[in-house]
Amino acid sequence: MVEQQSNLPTAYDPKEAEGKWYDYWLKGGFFRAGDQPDKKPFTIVIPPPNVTGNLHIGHALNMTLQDILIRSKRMQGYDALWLPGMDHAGIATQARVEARLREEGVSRHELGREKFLEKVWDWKEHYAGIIRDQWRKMGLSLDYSRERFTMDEGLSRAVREVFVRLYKKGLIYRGKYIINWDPATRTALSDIEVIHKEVQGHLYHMNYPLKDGSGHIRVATTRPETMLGDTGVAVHPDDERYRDLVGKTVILPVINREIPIVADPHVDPEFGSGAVKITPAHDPNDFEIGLRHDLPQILVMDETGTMNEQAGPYQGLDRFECRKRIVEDLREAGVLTEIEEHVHSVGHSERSGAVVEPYLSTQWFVRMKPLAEQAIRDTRSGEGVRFVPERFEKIYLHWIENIRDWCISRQLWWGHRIPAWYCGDCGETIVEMEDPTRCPKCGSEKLEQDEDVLDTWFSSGLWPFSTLGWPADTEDLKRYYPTDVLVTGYDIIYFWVARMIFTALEFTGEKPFKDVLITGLVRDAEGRKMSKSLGNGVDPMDVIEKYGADAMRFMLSTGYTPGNDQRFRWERVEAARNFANKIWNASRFALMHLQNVKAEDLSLKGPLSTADRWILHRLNETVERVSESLERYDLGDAGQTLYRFIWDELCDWYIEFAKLPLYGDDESAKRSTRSVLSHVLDHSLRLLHPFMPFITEEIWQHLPVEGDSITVADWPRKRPGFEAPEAVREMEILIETIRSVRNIRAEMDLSPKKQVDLLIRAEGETLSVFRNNEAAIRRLCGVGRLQADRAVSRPQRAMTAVVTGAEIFLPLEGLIDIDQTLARLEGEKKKLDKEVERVEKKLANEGFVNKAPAHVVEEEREKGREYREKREKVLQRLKELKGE
RNA sequence: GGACGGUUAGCUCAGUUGGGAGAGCACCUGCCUUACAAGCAGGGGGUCGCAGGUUCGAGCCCUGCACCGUCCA
Repeated sequence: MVEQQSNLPTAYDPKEAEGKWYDYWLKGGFFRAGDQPDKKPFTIVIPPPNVTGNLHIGHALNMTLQDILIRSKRMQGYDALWLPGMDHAGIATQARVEARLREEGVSRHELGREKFLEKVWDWKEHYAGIIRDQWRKMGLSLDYSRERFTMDEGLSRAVREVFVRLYKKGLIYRGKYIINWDPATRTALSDIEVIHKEVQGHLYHMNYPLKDGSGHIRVATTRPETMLGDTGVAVHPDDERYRDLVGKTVILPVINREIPIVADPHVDPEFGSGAVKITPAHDPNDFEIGLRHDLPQILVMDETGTMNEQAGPYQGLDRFECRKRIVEDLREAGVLTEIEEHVHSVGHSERSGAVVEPYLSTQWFVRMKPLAEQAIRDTRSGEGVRFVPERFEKIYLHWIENIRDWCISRQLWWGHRIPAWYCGDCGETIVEMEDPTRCPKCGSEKLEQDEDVLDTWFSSGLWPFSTLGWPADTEDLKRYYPTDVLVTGYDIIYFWVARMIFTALEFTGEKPFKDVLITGLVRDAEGRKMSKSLGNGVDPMDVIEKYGADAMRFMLSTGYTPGNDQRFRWERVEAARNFANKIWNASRFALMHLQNVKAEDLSLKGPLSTADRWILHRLNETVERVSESLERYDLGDAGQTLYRFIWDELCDWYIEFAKLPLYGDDESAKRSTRSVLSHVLDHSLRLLHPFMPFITEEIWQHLPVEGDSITVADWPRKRPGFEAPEAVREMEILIETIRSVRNIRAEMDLSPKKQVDLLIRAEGETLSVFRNNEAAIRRLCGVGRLQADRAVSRPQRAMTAVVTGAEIFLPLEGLIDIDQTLARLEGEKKKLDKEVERVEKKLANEGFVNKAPAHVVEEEREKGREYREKREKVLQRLKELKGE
């Protein structure tokens, strides 16, 4: 036997392989869609990451899943387009750049709008480069020729088009309402950008004196500082207690404002005293009540959360400082009578974390109800976007059924500037596709554009079609829209998914995607959310650096169940790295035996061994299962199926069986084994490629196969010719036998080097299985002499075991341990007794026999036969051993 | 308060129309066997949260409860 030295190193080096293939793929244009118009398109648009900074492990999960889907579709013959891009992320990016400027001692206001935006663009370019580099390191098959940015010219045109059309349709309006104000970033927020947290606070009870001196009325509040803006007190119209007070006047303490007591059905008589103070400029409910009763609206804070001139003596104080002071003062004055512990929900800014202030302000809004109607109808009739897993559809539906208007203006500079102009002379508002130069109403040229920008999600909401060229009727839009699947986290179903669906239905008349695959969070090993403040985040680049991109991808995707959170554990990355190494070494073995072998030297036509037919059959089943799992987005199952097939079956059994012919002299057997090995490895690599693109390409390039790259190799198909259920049964017998012998050897503490003899008693077809695989059995359990026959006589002193259809004996003269053997057989007997009992009980049950499907009953009968037969043999052995 | 998810081996998690409980890691034993010690071979380990119900049969379906978590108000 000539020992061939492989030129591949013994351990897989991800850095080596991952360094070279990405450029090769890009140069080859394998990721560019649209080259073959006859193919069916399959499209995914990336959820655009924010250009605020680096990608985190959640991005890595999300991107890996998309890459697996798109790569498998590409191999399956689709014209696969995965369109990359990034989001300008208004608040987040602006905040980051402002923070940087602060370090330099400059504010954005000192810099001015134009200069500041230049800085942000610089920042964007910088981080876009970093993100692209991270995509490359992860091996993502993105079509960079179609990369987009939410503030591109094309996408900005789409934003303008949508704004103008919605405005003309009356679905966008400007008005003065209570909005959520973030005093830290000094901008309005939409409802969903506010996170409600339960906070231990206080309920302050105050007595407001009646003007006529006849007493007072008691009100309660959690925000006493807002009393400075009170313009009324409200009670429920049916509340007996206050019937006589309605219409009277109260003197607001501290500032001595005279305010009326009004009756409004919105007041909850059960809460507190049943009388509530009304602050129309600082509370959404009070705002509504205020409108109904024509109460003045008085803002008592400025946009930083500092008390303003309306706050009288408290002017200039921060809102929380003001609260402390006012509580003290009111207590001294005897107005504040009681402070109660009170847990209540307080809104915080999703971005800055600051306590959000309900704030009266003029903003732009989208009327959502009319936009949501079609989406609601679609979902109810089953025509809507399909959520995977389904349960998220309910969450989505509940939200769109209860949707409220969307505040879209932001007091920022970074973003799409609102395309509205105001006439300085007549006050006309102008919203048109082209920038106006004069007022269409009065002809004035004193026009000023709105200072504000749009909520970032306004532009992201157009992403699936704006990236493909909309509103222009482009070839890409026609070909790739609607897209096939969106992969995103459950945390942005409202923010993003729902809005994309609305706008798509409104402007393209179609769903933007057929399916939405929902991912969970990647948590830390303890199950905590990863966060900057905890410092428990995992940088995907660190993972790649330590274990390679393939290992990270495999770990993330096989640990994945749609919609569920998963924990990041380094041990799992290590396991994935070990798997890569396993494949690497199996391939080294294969390549050793395929040196100087060309594709035409291989053939699966020749006579095949049991192991050959078995592994081809199992490959068939693996192809089927992996394909099906991918089809239903069960990527975790697909990955695990491959793991088990490659490691347990290909490596542990097939390769071990294959060594015999490969190291032997039979040229024909060698050739067929090589062919099978090459075929199975080739096709395993193809199935695995979407998960582990780098290592599979690296190995595939060494195999005697046709094609430029595994990225565009054909996806394996199930082949009827490979079906060999009889080979599966044969292998089961062989494996069981080999395991039994190994088990005896291990129990007897036999050195692996020590060769023993093996006798097998079997008959009929089972006997032929042993006869046909004698050499393999000998090799795999360290057997010297093997005798398989119908009439094997039991040696005097032997270890014995019973397998399906056969009895095996290991004559171990001098080594035999009767007690151990007895114990083993007794154990075996116990197990079989239990099984037999279970089966018989089942079969004795008339209900089962009559009602269970026939094949289930038959299977059960067959099991019973096998167990009884086996038990018979075990009992026989026991009798013989005891009889000695 | 409403809705949803989770509870399966020591740990982290799979378990696809209900039909003999699985994986990885960890653990124990023996091996540097000519692809791989990032490995090989063998082994131990679970009242499937609790209580009922449906069914011939329940980890899986139904009801209730407990604990953990998420979303919404």
